[in-house]
Amino acid sequence: MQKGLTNFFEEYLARDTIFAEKKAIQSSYIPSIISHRDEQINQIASIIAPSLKSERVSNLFIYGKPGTGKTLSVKHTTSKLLELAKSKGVPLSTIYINCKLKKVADTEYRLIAHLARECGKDVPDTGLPTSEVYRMFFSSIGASEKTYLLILDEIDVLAKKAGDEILYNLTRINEELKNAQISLIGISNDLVFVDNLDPRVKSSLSEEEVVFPPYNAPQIQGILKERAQLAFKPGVLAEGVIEKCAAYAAREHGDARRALEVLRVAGELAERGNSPTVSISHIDQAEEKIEKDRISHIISTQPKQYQAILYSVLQTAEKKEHVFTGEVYEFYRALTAKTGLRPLTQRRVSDVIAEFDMFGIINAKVISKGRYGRTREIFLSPHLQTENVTLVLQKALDL
DNA sequence: AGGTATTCACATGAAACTATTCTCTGAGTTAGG
DNA sequence: TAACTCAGAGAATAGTTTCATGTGAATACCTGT
Repeated sequence: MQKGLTNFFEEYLARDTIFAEKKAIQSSYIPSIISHRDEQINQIASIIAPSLKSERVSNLFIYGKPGTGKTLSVKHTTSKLLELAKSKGVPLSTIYINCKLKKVADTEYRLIAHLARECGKDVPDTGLPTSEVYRMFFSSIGASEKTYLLILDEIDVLAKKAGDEILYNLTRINEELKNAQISLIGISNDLVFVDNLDPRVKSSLSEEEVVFPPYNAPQIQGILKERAQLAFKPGVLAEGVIEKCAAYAAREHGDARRALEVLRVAGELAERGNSPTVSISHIDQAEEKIEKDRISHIISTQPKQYQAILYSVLQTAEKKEHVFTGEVYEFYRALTAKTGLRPLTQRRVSDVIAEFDMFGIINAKVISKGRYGRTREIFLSPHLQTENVTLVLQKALDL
């Protein structure tokens, strides 16, 4: 057995890999040229260029669907700008913050605290009043005569969670500062996000706008080819693989990131299966694997209450194809009585079910049954392998 | 028959509450001078 | 007397509960024919 293991590892080492430069298709990879985004990059560049002369830069709002290269383009443009500023001695800083990251910048306090830390202040995670953190931030930034470009990625998440007051405060920061200047670059996946914004915030935040349209199939093919050329050894990709991958992404509203992920996973699958080439069937498998992994990851990391609720959904929906919230809740109450779990209210359970729907683990839609009320009609997702998940849940809930 | 009113069974929203984690402050305590 | 300790007051936050209000269409109930 152990001998076999050693052999396995040795073989693994000796094995010829199909990857040449694997990191070229990993999501963290930043390509040196960004295809099909010249127009947008030029727009961004011309908008932020005045910062090189220490002039005020208009606030910029960028939006487009996921995987359309927004973040990449902004990072690319600003890093070039920063390089130049450095060499010319222009006092310019960019601060990039992803507002979606939990525990980093998803509330007003944390966002400002993060900014203050970027400016060299030591701010605790909690305990201080928010106004105090603002003060610290101002005091550290206000001293120098510097221009800051503040890039807020996924700004819609922040606004949804913490309200648009923060954004209003941010747009007004300049009025409080004597020397320094701050300009905002907001990036959002949500296309209607701006419309639901407070008009005051809206007008000052989106002084300039840049739209990133989805990639079309040929463009995605182009991108995939470029990356694949770097990532894989020549001749590894079978005929039609790129096309298939691009077609998949086009279906997913032109999400290049997804396409690259599928290609990477397909490559990993091929390699693990000892196949010298990546074939079309690997793509299919990769798609499926990604979805499955996503679901099982979500399920296993959920808290107990969520698991209990999901278990209730599975159990009640098992034979019937669809169930209503009330039935799930009834089962759930019985379950909590049996397991000693503190039962949540129906209100809460309703929200949890809605969340599962968001995750795509189940399909729930609100229907009206006329005289018989209004409720959610819950279907199981076709991706969900009921038996497997049930087992996992049973174990987690020790039933 | 056609039209209006009810009604159900939750959905959805907002506010308030709970528990936890953390800072800051000032009173009390301690140890050394 | 300076340094230290420690409890209490305030904050931020996540996860809920409580209270209030909303809602879409199948039925019940009319109304005039």
